[in-house]
Amino acid sequence: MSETIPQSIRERTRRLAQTELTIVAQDLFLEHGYENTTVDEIAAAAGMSKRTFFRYFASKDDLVIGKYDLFGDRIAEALDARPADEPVWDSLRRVFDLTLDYVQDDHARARNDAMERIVRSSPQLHARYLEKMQRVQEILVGRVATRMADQSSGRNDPKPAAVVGAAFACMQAARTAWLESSQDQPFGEYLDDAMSTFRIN
Amino acid sequence: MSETIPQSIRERTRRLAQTELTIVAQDLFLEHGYENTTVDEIAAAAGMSKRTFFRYFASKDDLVIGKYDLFGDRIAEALDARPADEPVWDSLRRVFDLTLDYVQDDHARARNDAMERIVRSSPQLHARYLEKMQRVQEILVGRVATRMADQSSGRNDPKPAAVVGAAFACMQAARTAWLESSQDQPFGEYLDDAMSTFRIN
DNA sequence: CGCGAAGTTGACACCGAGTGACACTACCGG
DNA sequence: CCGGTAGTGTCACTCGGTGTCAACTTCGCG
Repeated sequence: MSETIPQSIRERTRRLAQTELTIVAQDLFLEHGYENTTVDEIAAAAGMSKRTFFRYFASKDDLVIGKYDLFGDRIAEALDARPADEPVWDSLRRVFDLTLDYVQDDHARARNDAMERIVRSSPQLHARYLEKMQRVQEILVGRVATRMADQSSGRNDPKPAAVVGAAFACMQAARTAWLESSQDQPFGEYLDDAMSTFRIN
Repeated sequence: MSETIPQSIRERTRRLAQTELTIVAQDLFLEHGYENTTVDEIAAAAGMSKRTFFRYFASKDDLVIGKYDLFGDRIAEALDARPADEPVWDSLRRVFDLTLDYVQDDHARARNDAMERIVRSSPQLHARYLEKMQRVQEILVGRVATRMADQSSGRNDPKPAAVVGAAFACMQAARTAWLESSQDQPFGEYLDDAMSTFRIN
């Protein structure tokens, strides 16, 4: 144990390098597009070699969508915090509020939106994004299943996964509609609009 | 115009080579896994060079999930064939019956299921699959929007995309549950189970 | 202070998925 | 027989990603 504090300098400089890379990469992506920007260029712009880039990010995709890894745990935690007697659909709606407060100041928000558009612009990237969201959903399915235990049909019931998947589909739809709008109305209203389409049996 | 019949020998031999490649590739995938099988190996097993392989399939992924390109058009056609006054949710449920009759004989069905498991086994491949499904959904959204025109809230309404997305989420959930089951119950029942969870507002 | 352990980095070689260019072959109609 | 056209293999190349190793920095400890 030669560590002074568990989360110390090493880890902090690492995060710093990662955010630095993310920033220069975002600029390059916005200028030339995701697929027309090579890892070599990103690394060079950040003053490091390609090899070192891959020591900070497992892949080029990861630089953009790696942050969604945290999303899974945060959303699971948020769901656990909801009252157990609340209808699942309402709980999920509340839990999605997390996608909002993640971005605070306008500058970061604009950057975030730009990144989100980049994700949607590249099929490759969008594919990985959808897969990550699928993983996030898997984390929630077990929890939702226990909440819906009153009406289950056998061991492997498709209902919990269907509910979680439908909720995420609503979030995606609302997100898309909001991004394509002039953003004068808050995202929450789009989400309410989408999710209120359904009533759970 | 030196063609005898528009869809003649050329096109048929092409299809033949594609199915041949698909078959040998499936065998290799089942034996070594998707990611541990190189395109060179597939091409060699089919008696051609890597370069020629890429003249038949745009990518390695395409060999496995390329068939879902047709799915979009077929499903759109099926939706158009449903009566206009039928509730959208019911129409979508009926339309998903297409996923069944696609496989007829047991041998082809077993092969198909194996492929589907391979898709789910590789994150890469699963990601592309999800993205293709997203594209399929996009095709349907417009149609569903016109059917739901009675209750729309503005120009870019998230509701149609939410409905289509939710329906696909139900299909995915049912598919997963069914694949993990002993398959003694028909897939249709799983699908009914999943989709009956929701009632449209 | 000096020494050794551990972490960081770049250089290099390598793999696999794709792509572009070019030459070769086969088949087809005139 | 000749010319066009499609299919194919080869080669060289790009780009994402990995393993290895040697050089360097940092840090703790005596």
